[in-house]
Amino acid sequence: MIEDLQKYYGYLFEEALLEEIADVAIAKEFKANEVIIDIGSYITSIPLLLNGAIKILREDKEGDDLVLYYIEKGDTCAMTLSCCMGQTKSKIKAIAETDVKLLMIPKQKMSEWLSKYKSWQEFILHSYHSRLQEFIDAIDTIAFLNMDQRLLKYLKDKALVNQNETISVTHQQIANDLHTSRVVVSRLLKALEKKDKIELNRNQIKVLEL
DNA sequence: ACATTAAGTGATT
DNA sequence: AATCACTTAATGT
Repeated sequence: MIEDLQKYYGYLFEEALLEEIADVAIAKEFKANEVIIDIGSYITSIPLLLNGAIKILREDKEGDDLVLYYIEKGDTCAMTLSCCMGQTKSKIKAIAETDVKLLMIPKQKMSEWLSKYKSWQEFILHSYHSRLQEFIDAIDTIAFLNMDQRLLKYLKDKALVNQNETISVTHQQIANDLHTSRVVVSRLLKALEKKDKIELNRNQIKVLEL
């Protein structure tokens, strides 16, 4: 575990902090598509991603999902941070996009380190900043972009977090993530294929422009 | 060969 | 952009 820490966070944190993390953190692993955090659950520790990617979704009362953004290695979850501080229930759902390895930090430690380690404080602030930025992007995408642009962005994001230009999904799954219908997805994908942006196969989409 | 699941398409709202 | 109804294609048993 300490090796992984060195590898992904060694350049960010000083030795003493790395040791403390190694001391209190609980290593966890999730398989792709496992639910990591569900809506309404209380958060008592915050995650540090070691590898893999997590998708963050919002869910309506009918159980329909909408993908907001992805978290990758070296990231933490700002939503979780704010939940920890405010003692509130999670407003979002987190699902493992790929197989994921992460460390859970008890929240007491997380606030203790804020005053103890400059690097930790910077990490948390920076994380807040970039998450907020992504949040604005996500709103822009949903509010101002046409569905076809949204779809293309979704495909690109997915290809990026999976580190593979070929992604394995059905049109139905995409429709669920974007909160639209399968027929619409099929049509837009067809259109994108005609523009040579992607290649289509059953259960597979290859993104040509990354 | 048959059933099931994924994808494509025209028409309608 | 959503929904319906239907077709076609790919895949599993």
